[in-house]
Amino acid sequence: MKVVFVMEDNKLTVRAVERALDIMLCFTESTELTLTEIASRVELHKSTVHRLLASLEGKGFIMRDAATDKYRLGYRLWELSANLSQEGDPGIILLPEMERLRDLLGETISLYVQDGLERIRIQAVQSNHAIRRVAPVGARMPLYVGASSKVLVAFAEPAVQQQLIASADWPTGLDQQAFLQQLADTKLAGFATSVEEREPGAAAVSAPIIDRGGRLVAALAVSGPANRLTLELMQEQAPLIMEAARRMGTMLR
Amino acid sequence: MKVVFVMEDNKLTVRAVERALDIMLCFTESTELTLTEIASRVELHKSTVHRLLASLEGKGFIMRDAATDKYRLGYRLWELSANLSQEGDPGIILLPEMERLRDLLGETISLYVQDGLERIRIQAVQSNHAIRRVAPVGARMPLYVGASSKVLVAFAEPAVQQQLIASADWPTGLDQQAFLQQLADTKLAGFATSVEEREPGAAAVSAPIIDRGGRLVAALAVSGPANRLTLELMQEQAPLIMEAARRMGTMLR
DNA sequence: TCAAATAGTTTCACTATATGAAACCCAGTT
DNA sequence: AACTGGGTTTCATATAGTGAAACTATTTGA
Repeated sequence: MKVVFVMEDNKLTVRAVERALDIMLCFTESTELTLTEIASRVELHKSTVHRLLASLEGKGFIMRDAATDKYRLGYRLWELSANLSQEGDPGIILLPEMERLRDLLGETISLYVQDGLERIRIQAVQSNHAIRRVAPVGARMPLYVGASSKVLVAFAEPAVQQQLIASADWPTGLDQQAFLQQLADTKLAGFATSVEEREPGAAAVSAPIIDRGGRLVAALAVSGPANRLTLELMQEQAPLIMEAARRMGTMLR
Repeated sequence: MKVVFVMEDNKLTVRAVERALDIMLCFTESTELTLTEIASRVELHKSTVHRLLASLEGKGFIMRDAATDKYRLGYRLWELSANLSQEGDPGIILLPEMERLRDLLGETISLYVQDGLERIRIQAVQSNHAIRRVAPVGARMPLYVGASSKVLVAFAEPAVQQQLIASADWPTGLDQQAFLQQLADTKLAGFATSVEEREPGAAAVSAPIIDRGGRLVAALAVSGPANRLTLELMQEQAPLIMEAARRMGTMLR
């Protein structure tokens, strides 16, 4: 028997450029960094980073703060991103990010928006598991069950929220009380979970996507079979999902 | 006599990175480009561009349109430019003040910074008039015409100012003299005006925004059609604008 | 006030690595 | 079939990027 390891590094790519881009990506977490900070983050020698930064600075992608002399992102990004924002459709823009999250968690990722007294699934990337939830993009679901519903109502503008709560036709009086309590919990925690609320055997975690203007745009949801997505696991993953949702929010207008 | 040309471009910089960035900058003019289009714009071989694009694409700075397969800017730029405009960024901090000034004067208010031999419009609030100037945020303009250019050069640090004046390629010798005179006037008056300098039918007043450390941060500009913004009116409004700029300066850093 | 540490910059020898020519693939056209 | 016009891969070559180390400049701190 013969075992062959194939070190599949089929990179048709330019190392120096990738390094430079990694440097830029440092600024997704911090707005201001010193050369040595950057060097340690990207794990490169000071002098290398210095040269790369000089190139980035020369083209205006990085600038140095006049006062602190630290490095920060340059004006060229305004120029580019101004040109970039043609289609402002979150369903398109956020797709790559959703795919990344799917690859990370392995479960189906969906995007819901509130429309009237319903929520609409405007985008989804499917889990690769054999057993997975399947719901079509465009599907409409009620606004008083499910993790993403809670998020959509809990983080809605106050006026909208009032209306939603007032005009929903609740199945029974009891459910309403429970739902209101869950709204408060959701707002506090920053995310919501649901286990077999709408569909038997299904569970979901959801977090709000808030744009730069502070407006709720959509609810990001991770959903899967309840035996895989236990309440415990969902709570463990919640920070990760909230962070992903936050980052998605920054990508929107 | 001996004449020696020293082609002193002592660049401590990485060529591959600069080329990659040049590729990105192609997308300030077009939103979608093919590989060969890019190759001809940056004057490099297809294969070289292909490799650079692969690197950019791998890091999400460039993506390919699902339908046309053409190259376009990637979602990473949203992420970055979002982080760019956090606190500390005059474009965000001063926005409310700019809106107030707009409401007061009724004209378009812009914020310009100097970058190399250009000025960049980093923020703007539009006039509500039907007839108004429209220029996108991120637009780059030359540094030797327009009210805000004069302000940016006149109030630049001496060393920077020297360089700017030295390295500008002046259209004619005459213009330079006039410009230098205007710089002196600007410095003295504390503001600058322009009437149909860059665009026919457009006029502007501009005053420097100086932070608490005494550094020039940006030029605040009020612009509109020349028949509404007469020279007389602009001079009348100048003290108001200078005061607004002064107050904005105190808000920074 | 003078060490000592820290941050940034430049130099330099070495070879890893980016480069362009050319070949190649794949769809559409003519 | 030959041809055009996109994209991709291979490959020999020397260019150009690399990290160590030396060198400043600035800050800390004793």
